[in-house]
Amino acid sequence: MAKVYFHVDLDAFFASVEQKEHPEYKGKPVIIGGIPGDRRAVVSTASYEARKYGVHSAMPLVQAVKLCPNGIFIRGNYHHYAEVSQQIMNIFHKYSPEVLQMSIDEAFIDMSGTERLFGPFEKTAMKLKQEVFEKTGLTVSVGISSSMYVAKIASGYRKPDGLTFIPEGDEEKFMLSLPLEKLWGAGTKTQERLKKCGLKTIQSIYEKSLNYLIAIFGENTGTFLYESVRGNKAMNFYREVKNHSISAETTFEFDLTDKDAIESALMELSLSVIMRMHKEKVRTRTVAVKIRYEDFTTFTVQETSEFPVANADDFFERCKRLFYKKYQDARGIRLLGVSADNVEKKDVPVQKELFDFGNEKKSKVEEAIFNFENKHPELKIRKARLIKKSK
DNA sequence: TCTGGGGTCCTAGGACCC
DNA sequence: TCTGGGGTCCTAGGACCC
Repeated sequence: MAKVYFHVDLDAFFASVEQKEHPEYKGKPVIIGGIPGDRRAVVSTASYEARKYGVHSAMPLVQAVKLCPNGIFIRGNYHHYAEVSQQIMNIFHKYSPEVLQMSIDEAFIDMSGTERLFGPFEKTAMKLKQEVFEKTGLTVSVGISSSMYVAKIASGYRKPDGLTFIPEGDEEKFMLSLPLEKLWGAGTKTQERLKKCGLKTIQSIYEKSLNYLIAIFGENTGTFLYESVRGNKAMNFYREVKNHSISAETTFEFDLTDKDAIESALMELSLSVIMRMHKEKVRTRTVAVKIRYEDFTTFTVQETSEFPVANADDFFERCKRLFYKKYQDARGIRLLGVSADNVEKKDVPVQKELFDFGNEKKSKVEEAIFNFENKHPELKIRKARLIKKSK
């Protein structure tokens, strides 16, 4: 049975939400990510008006301000964007029970076999676009293909408010018509390597044998290149649910050198991760710390213990130990990060520590705090150290 | 221009075991 | 005394994505 996938992409999502909610921003360059004066912010989303000035995602904010001094700069309300996103995902679910959300602003919809119910796919996609617009005032771009990979690329073919249908059998023709930059999954590094090998177009990759590509780029990337330029790249709709990771990191406005400030930052990051772990009802045995120095060199340290992290104190102590294992004294710290890797559901039984020095009790107290904060988000309970710090 | 924050997946090497 | 082959788990770094 033939498969048909929609890939739906919300156009300049965060900026569009702001423009819709502030009509005075309509038709104006809106830039999400920071406000002038933020030293180390980057652009998260630029409205189409802002893109005309050369502003784009991931660009340092300082540069965006130079290119577009009269732009409307907004730090962004990600919590709110997530709510709007959810509203739109709910609309997708009316078209098919199989919706695979890829991020806050895009999703695949498995539309296989819905033709009898809804009619031709292009018409259905038009209807979906219409419905999203009526309910949220936002536009989306849709790609349709029997290949998820091709659908993903097709949704970016005409933007914003686009609709691109690649009939079955035309995948290869479509891929070959694209510039190399559109090859999703081959980033800056791979693009550079390709160009060094004289492979400057998708067509030129297409002309190489699988063996050649593997010899140059390795098994994985080689096979990826060979399959993707043919539109054969398989992506799995039903991905197995694996243990994931929960992390938090901060880039400081000014480099950190003070031990107290560093430890407070580690504490804050630890709390943020541990609270999210409580929320998800998961635990971890693997803790990692990330340090980025002023010159952007970055190190990570990670440790897997026999026993899961017992509570926030335990988590913080592990982070601190890892930090000092890597820390090069006297270097300014630009970024600190902590993460809980490979988290697993708490309901899976685990070996208990032989001597449980009140860890269980601490953990219970934390959960109580977490539940309290959940009910009263306006009242934040912080560790003494942080309260002292913020005075 | 001077490079966010949240993730996933891959690679290569080492330890350890059978 | 020189040295296999496979598997699993762990660590550090890196590519990539939105």
